[in-house]
Amino acid sequence: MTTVLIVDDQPMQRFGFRMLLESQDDMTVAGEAGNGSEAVRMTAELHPDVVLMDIRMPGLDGIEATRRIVASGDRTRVLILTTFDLDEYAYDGLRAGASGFLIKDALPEELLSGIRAVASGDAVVAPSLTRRLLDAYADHLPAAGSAPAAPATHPRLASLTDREREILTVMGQGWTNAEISARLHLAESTVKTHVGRILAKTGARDRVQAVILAYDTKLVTPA
Amino acid sequence: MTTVLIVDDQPMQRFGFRMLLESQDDMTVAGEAGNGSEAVRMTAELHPDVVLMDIRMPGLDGIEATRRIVASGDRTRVLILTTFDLDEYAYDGLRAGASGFLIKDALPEELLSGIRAVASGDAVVAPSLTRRLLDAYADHLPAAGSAPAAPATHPRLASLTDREREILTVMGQGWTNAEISARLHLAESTVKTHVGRILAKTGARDRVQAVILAYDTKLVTPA
DNA sequence: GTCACCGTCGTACCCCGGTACTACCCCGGG
DNA sequence: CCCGGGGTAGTACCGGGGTACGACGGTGAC
Repeated sequence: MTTVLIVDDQPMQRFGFRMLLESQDDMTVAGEAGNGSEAVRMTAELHPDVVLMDIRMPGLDGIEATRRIVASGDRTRVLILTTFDLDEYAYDGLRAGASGFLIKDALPEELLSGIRAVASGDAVVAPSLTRRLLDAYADHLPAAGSAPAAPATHPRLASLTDREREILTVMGQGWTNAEISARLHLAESTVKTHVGRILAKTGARDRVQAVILAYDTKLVTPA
Repeated sequence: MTTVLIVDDQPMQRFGFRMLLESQDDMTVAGEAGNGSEAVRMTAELHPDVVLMDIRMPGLDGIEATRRIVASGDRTRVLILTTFDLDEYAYDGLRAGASGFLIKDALPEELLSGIRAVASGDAVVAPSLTRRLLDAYADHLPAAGSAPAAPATHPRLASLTDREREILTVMGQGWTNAEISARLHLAESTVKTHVGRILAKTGARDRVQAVILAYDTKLVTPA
């Protein structure tokens, strides 16, 4: 019997996971936590086999909670659930010692098989994340492959660093500085620094013109 | 027996709702849809009493789907679920003819009582949204009838006047309020008034999102 | 070793953008 | 005739955006 601790700040989300897990005869829900601190405490008490960990939560977030759980030496495995597949948190989570990542819009069956895999000591990564993870860690590998495909960007964006291009992309999604900082795990001051450099390099006067430029250069494309 | 159509792009979220609803003996799930288009089509087929509508979905979003369902004349009620208590979504949804709004992190019991209220013809709004909605709608509240479907442009821009569309177009050129006022021979205060109404009508949070919308709806096109 | 670049974070400051009102004019329709 | 919608304009306020600094760790080039 695999025992699972559900960690998510949304009660309905927890409810869904609970119903799914309880419907399986080889799994049982050890408990539910609504934030990272609760998750750490309950893991120490209950010693579940698997912690189903949401990332974005008020207070202690899922990454830090994962780090503490892993550091505790407990043999509990942490399976992280990300909402978006572009979530930068995934990388942080790997470093934090998580045993896997799945996207929240995965099919229930995929989630179940992921939990079973993690419980048995394997690691799982959502297919849509695998590519990105491989890319991000490519340089830490033996590197026998070909050089990464050049970004091939528009001239006006040529002087931007990768990070700046990334920031510009999310600016093109309409995110505020505060949202960018939250979702990319940055201080707002850092975001402002990036945005400022983007404006300086591209000649855009403000973020509106920067976003327009992003569309015109097809860095982002209309929905 | 209240029949419910569940609309959400996340299978797990749908699963949770389904389990919750099926556990009630006065409710049954008529079906599930993963995006707005499916929702519209399935509503026309199944005529559920209530559509549980997520907002953020790939393709046709929940607001537009709501608008079409309401416009169809079907007596189906739409209950919108927002992930964040960002009132711009709620605002937009109200215009679209939704019968209620709840935040996704509501307790399951609150969700159930909300569905029952909507099914019986009442309207529900999450407490955290009520205040803002009342403020925003204080003077235009009596509108209970369905507004005539305005044609011509993209649905999300349909309610804009010609002048507002014009302003939005030049916003899409990256002009500041001051520039718009100068080149259109207007007072800056007038420009602000127009911009404010554009944001309110389209549900955009700021001019950046408005410009993105202008691109997405092809009101303006990349250079 | 040194240096340049990148990414990160902070503080302080100013201004534009956005909101919340109120108000007036013009026009077409009931 | 009055009423409503659209367009115009104003004031007051505040928060986020943008600027201008300075600072520090890591990394790759020379």
